[in-house]
Amino acid sequence: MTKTDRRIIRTKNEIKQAFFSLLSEKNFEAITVRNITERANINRGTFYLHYVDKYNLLEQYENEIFEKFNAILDETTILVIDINQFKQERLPVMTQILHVFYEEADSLKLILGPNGDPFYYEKMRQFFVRYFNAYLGNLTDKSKWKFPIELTLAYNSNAILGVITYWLQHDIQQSPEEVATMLIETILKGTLEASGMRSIIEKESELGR
Amino acid sequence: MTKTDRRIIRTKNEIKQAFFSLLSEKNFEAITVRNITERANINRGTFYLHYVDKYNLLEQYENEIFEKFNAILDETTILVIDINQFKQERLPVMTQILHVFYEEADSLKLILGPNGDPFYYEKMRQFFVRYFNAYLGNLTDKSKWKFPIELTLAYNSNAILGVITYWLQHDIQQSPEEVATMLIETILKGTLEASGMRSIIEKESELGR
DNA sequence: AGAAATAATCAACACGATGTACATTATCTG
DNA sequence: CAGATAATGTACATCGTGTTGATTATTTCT
Repeated sequence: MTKTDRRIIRTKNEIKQAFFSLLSEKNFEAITVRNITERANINRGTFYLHYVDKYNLLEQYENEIFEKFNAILDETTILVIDINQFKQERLPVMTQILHVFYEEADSLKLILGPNGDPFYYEKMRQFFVRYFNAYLGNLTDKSKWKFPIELTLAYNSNAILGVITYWLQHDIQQSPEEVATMLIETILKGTLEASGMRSIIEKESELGR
Repeated sequence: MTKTDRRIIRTKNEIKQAFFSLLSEKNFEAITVRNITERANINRGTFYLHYVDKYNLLEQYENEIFEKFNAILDETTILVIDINQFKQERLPVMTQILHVFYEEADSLKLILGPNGDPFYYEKMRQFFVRYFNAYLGNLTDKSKWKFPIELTLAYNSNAILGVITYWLQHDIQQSPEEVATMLIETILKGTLEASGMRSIIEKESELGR
């Protein structure tokens, strides 16, 4: 209804193009409204017809994307009550999440990168804390943990988001499914066992002495 | 020799104080040279007598601190050739590293936080990649890994730095030794086993059916 | 203690970005 | 085609930057 005018659609597209093109070259804070409008070939005043400032511009894209992630968790019922179901229950959700990252790769690799928005990184990290915490709550009594649960959540959420960000930014040739598998396996078993190295290393150690 | 003049020392101290005080309140990019000099009660021109701009100011502190970390790895000889030595060899180094973080907590919690410098976060992450990679190289043939080694490095470096940043920022009541232990154990065994939950969960699962 | 060195201050400047306003032109919708 | 509205162009006050040159204050060294 309200957003049918073609001029608006065109202008907003030009701005988006110009903005992400600039974000791939320099820091968000170093980008000026002037920069954006010059590259988009529109009048500077026009920018302010659509956005309050450059922060508002970024925010709109961020929220748009974040909705997609929340939708996944909202739809997901937590069924895990057994450690053996852990993987089969969790892998599909992680795969779904990875697919959204893949779809939005062009924007997300920039927003989550060092030239992007650190607060969005933190927001996404909290998303994984939520994802992780929900399962753990069903599995066991948190008070029995050897280490503070907060640190474990920080450990895993940063690991997951770190891998995903790296994957996006370096165009690693792995499908969303493969990355999801790697993450779930490593969370569950730890780096050495998940990668299949533990047994190999142990064999080498035995031979060595 | 060159830096004995008391006026310089005093001025630089005032600037440092004011700067980190501001960094605890708002984003680095939002901080202006004006802000800093007003809070430090010095003339704005004086700032430019000592620093090129605010980036140069931050850079000086960053390099100062980073030297300390590099010194640790440079002094460390890698002796690990056996998986069983893994923990006893690595824990002391990690503990040393954690102590530096602890000493510089006031600055680092801000620089590594969302209001700080994302590039420094990345630089510190690379430091942990170096730390991690060095050991792995001695342990095994990387080509046999089930997942791309890059992703494993991203996983672990982000996990480690994420936990440390969280620890600093939330004033968690754990000593450097305790955090170092948590990190090494989790890297080695994975979250569930390291926290002592695997056996408990498995017992619960058996009872449940 | 006094002279020379130099750090800090003050005022001024050009430059560039911001956000707003208003009159005008161009384009779209029904 | 006519009315609505998006986009343009121009102007303006405000603020931060980085630099300059003259002046004052403090420190160092003999």
